[in-house]
Amino acid sequence: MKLSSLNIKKIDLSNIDQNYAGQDILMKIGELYQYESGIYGSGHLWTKLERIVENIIIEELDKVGCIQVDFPKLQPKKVWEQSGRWDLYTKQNDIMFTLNNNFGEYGLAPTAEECATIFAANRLLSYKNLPAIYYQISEKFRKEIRTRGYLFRPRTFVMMDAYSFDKNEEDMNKTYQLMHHAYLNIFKRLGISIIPTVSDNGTMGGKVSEEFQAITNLGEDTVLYDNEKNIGINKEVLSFENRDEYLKQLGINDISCLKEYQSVELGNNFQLGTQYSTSMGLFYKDETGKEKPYYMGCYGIGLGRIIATIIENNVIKENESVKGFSLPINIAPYKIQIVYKEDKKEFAEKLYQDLNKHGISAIIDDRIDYSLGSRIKDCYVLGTPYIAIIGNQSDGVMIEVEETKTGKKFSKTIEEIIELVSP
RNA sequence: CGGAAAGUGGCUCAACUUGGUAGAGCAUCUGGUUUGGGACCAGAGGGUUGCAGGUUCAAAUCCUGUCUUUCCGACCA
Repeated sequence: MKLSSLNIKKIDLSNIDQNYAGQDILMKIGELYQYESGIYGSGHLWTKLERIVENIIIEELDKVGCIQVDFPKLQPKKVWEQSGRWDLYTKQNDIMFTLNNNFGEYGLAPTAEECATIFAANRLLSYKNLPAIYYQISEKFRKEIRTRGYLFRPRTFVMMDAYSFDKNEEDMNKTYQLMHHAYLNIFKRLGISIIPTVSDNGTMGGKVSEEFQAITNLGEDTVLYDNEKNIGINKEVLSFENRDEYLKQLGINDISCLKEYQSVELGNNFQLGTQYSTSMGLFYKDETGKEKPYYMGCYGIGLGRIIATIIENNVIKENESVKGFSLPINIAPYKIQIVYKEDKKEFAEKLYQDLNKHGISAIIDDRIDYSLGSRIKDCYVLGTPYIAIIGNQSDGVMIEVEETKTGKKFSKTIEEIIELVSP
């Protein structure tokens, strides 16, 4: 990509939001735009990141046999009435945006259990069709009472939501475990330290659920983690009435060996049981031709939160002041940014072409009237992991490469650069 | 929804206490000198001070209302 086409704004890093520096940088350079509280437009970098994160999620879910589909964002009222949740979502909890016009009444999808169950029941007619897991990656809409932290808690956001259908509780449990491990693989590939925790309604109604909490110093939640036993709990569990019994169930006898972490919830999985199947009157036929309810699970991952977490966890500072951020090489939309002095333009363009030929996405800073120094500074606000600096010292063979995360510099040939940034 | 703070050119802020022609830095545009860690000189454009009402000869400034944004809390498949 030619940097001139991105039209980023020049910014002053001395006034950056210290709590959410990475996202504030993107706002200030124009790569994120807030229309109103909780409603954002994303620029090129964010959108590219979304596709990359999305692909990792798709690959890992496909590996365990999930099927990607797409459910409507504009959901008819009757669909929600079929499960009896219309009033719950529009009155008691008032979380769903609604539309009412001469076509009828609708809700903007905050989630999709109803649509998924209807979709599934139309084709999973027999026990022979089970199990099945359908997932989608799409925008969700929620009337968050209080938005927070830019893309950490907005009112519209992109989420992966999956819905599983099984014959019985035992199979549902297996599917749940399958998804648990798929999630761990996803977060591992994203380079995010994750703690699976049992969440608050794990004790209620016989339901099982877990949260996937990412360790970050700007989280909304506090988790307690037992390193040895590899068990995590949300700190809110400690305020439960039945906490002792609850902790005992998990095998936690001594709270003092739990370490406390600030975290943000990136994923949330639930065993739903037969709740939706029964309430909506949608069944499959078993071996004897009898109608049986589906045992369901639902699984969510917030993509915006993942991206925000990666960006904020990779903010780089110099002498306590924010310098920018540096994305992990396997996540970065652009692996290396080429900056050059005007009289070395030819060599810089050759490097850019060579990288392109090898399928390596690079940025070339082709803007005119920028000093080499200011061009280098802009690499940090775009999160590019490496900078290729072609200046006075350039001899046309060796290229000075800087790792933005550490500031370390190397001298490399084009071939070595290709190897360095290749996955 | 309870509590708190803030709204002044694109951005960060000043002027408000004590009412009297709305300023600076950055950014943008033009010309010139620059170009290895966010350069310099000269010039230019850009604001009905969130909105509405009130007090006053006169309101960014005082009063009332309202809207918006942010933060804390509550809430959160």
